[in-house]
Amino acid sequence: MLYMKENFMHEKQFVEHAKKELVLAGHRQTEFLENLFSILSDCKKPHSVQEIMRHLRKQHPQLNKTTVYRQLQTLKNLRITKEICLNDGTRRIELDTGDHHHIVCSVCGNVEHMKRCSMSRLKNRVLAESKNFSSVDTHHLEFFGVCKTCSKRKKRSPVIEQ
Amino acid sequence: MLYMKENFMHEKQFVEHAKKELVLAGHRQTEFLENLFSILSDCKKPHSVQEIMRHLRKQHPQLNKTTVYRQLQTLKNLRITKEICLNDGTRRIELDTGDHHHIVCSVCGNVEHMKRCSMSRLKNRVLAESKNFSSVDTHHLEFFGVCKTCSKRKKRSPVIEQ
DNA sequence: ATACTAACGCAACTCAGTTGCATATGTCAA
DNA sequence: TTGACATATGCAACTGAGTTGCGTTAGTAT
Repeated sequence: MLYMKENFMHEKQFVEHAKKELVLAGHRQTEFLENLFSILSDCKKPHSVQEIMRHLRKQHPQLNKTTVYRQLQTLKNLRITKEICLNDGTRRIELDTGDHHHIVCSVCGNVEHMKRCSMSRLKNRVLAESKNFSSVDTHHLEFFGVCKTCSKRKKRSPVIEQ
Repeated sequence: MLYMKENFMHEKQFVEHAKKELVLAGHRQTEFLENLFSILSDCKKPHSVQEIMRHLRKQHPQLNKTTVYRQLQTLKNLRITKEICLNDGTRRIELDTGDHHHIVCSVCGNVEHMKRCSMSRLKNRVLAESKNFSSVDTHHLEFFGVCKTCSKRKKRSPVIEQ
């Protein structure tokens, strides 16, 4: 999926390309994958496996967790998705549409994506400052703050979906 | 531990202060905590719980995991340590000596700390670009690259300690 | 229509982390 | 120094995420 990442394609285009990649890799077009993509495309925030499973079971109540884990592994292997790790320690999954950052609300857990990434200069400075490293390739950057909804609300109970 | 964080104190000073905080909070000075601090002070990289347990059991072979988890929780509650999440998904623990970043070697997992943090301007830009957030407080930033040792080595087998 | 292979479900398992409870030990006051 | 009390510790049992092996089901290409 390298071509796509360099061009920050739109979610919808990315999913179409991803489906073709899956077929090329010998996988089948199943209703399961269709549903999975529709969850992952709703990219208001990266999803936990539990959350994904809960959504999928609305369509298909007897869905087995093994199936979910195996398909998620496939998508990860093909670099269609990636795993990130936000503040709360749970692994979260999102479409790997390229370098971008997150702002996470410390109160409700909602995530906003920041598509713009201007870290290349910083990477060079990091490399210059480092004693032990010979290259700096990628980075993870997450910001934590309070979203407008939560800053208006008086009672700040966490509503992060596990 | 707020005072300390603002001043990027030396590891040794930080640990001395942390011990006083623990006593103030009603905790006892035990050999266990002494050993735990000596592991956490060896800050070449953030440690996984398993790694910490393995080190502690060199001194005290029958040490129970419950004890370790409970004491780590205490240190976390007092903001003496914090948990971070690097690329591999395992939770890692380090002394919370203030804002700093990591460079992680993708080959061997070694971590270098970058004490300098010049993200305040970036935070303001992030806030300006965001539609939904009213404040941006903290951030996590990790760089991934290859360390000099690994770039010299020919056979690149991962040696990350779990 | 058939054969092949990927997808799926199920049961059993592993392993990190947690909880309740009983015992041991450090600390402080008398 | 002793005794009382709270904290620290160990142990057993548990939870819940994630994995593995295996037999069955169902897409897909010929």
